[in-house]
Amino acid sequence: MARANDQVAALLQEYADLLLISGGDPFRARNYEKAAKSVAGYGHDVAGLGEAQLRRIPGVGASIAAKIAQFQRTGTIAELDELRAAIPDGVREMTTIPALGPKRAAQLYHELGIASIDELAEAVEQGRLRGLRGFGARSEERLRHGIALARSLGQRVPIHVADETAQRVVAAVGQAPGCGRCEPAGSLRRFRDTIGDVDVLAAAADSAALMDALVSLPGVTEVIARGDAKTSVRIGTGHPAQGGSIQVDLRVVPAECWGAALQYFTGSQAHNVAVREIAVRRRLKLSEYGLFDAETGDLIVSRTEEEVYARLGMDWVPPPMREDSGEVQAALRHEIPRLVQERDIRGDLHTHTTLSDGVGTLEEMVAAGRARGYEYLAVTDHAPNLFMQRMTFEKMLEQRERLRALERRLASDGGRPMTLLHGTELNIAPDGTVDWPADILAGFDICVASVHSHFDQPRAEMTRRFLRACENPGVHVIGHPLARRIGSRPPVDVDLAEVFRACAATGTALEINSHPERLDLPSEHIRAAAEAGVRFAIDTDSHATGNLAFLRYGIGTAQRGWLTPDLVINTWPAGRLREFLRKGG
DNA sequence: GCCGTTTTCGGCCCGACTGTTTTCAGTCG
Repeated sequence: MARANDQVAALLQEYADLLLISGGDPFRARNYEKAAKSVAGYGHDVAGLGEAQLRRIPGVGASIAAKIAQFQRTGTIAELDELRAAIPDGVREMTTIPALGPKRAAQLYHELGIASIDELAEAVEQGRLRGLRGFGARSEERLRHGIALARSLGQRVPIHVADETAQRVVAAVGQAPGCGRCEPAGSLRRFRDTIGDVDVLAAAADSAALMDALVSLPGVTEVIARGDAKTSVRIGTGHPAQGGSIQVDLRVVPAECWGAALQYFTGSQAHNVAVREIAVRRRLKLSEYGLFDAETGDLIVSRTEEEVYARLGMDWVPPPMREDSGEVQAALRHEIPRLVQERDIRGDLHTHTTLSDGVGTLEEMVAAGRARGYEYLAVTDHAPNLFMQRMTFEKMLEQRERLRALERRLASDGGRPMTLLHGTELNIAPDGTVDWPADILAGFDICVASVHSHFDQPRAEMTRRFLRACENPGVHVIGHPLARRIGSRPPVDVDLAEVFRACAATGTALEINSHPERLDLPSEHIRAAAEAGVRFAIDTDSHATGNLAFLRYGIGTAQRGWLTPDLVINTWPAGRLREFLRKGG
């Protein structure tokens, strides 16, 4: 079952969509949309919150709070049901077709009775759209194409897939004649866990060569729009299983606009709206071309993001925080926290070797960690109860000896010494117990414990399972806490507030797993966990030497959760870390 | 429907691109 916040957010979004299709006030609809996003990203579970508490959520006022409360009491919202009765769900589904929005979907429904994507496809083939006001031959072709696209894919892709595509685009466009800077922006720069389309910003006086470089890139299957300032294409990702293709938007601006354009193109849209409203209140106007005096039109600043924010009286806002979830107010009060950075990390506390399911040997993984400049590295191969790994007590002990010997060699080979921690990744059984008894666990430097099976336990059982693992003095870190696989496995259903309390009380850290298909604990829960007093480990769960570089995605996720370095145990020196790992014992 | 270092009422971000348009509406981000 989806968490209550997601259910409520989906209903509010649906209400906003139906308002627009029914021709309602667009500002009202925008508010419901904003409230939906706000609820989805809210760190606390809305289930059981009263109306007064609900109204503390940004964008939720008396009316929306009452609707959420009504949903909690009755499982439905009367006004939403009325709109549902007036507009078939298929009409709303039609608006997922690119270039078909609420107005034209409503027109198709009212004038031709078309109420689903299938009916629309049929009508297009029968030529029934011809003669309809506003629909010409090109519209018909776009719809035909858009329907195929909506049916086949249109999915968001994991961040590393989008990242690879962005790097290809940046490499090609950056080499085009006349190109100055060229960088990814959009949700990629904000480190969202999935990416809908890739946004790339470039600086040049003349954009033609840059646009040419994009449209002629290998893998481009379609040019969606082409102009002097902006070009959009669809391009293959090289990952057929993960969406197959993705839209790329290239925006080209004069170099002197770089800061304003980067601010605009990074988003999020909600953040931009909030920042631009601040500009309006100060008799200014903010666009991708700069910050202007609203009266005279005179340019004030545009060269750097820092200047733009500063002129609005704000701290510069790190891109991962730009979701209109309180960062605008924090920036106005000059209270933007110093977020954890990749360079703060002193070591990885969750890695695998060929002893279990890794593809790098112990020596290779340690060498790769040393090459990254780590002060310490934990090797945490799987424990026996994940049976396919064929781990045994003897193999584990033998690895420990090899690891200690390797650590001694590192201390004497003239290179940087590195502390090696012998660990394991335990399996949290359905009853909350783990693979080994206390005396064996005590022999490890660090134990990560994770859920690897029985993902669909009922919430109460799942919560007890986590609490028992936290209370185990031999367990130091809960690995990939929600056990989700982005795009394939939903998060487990667990009372996170209870888990956060238990982690804080027992000195058990929660992992922020950096693998791009996990990113777990997800960013939307991190702030609430931090407020509850939880400590974190930002790890990669590396199964190969190259995976250690996934750390940047975990860092981005932590930054989305406003995390500061003092709450992250693997930013600490080895001595302080060892103190934490004693877990009060 | 929400919200307030000019407002408790009257606003609500801003611009690019497309298609079907004789001047603009719709869609998108």
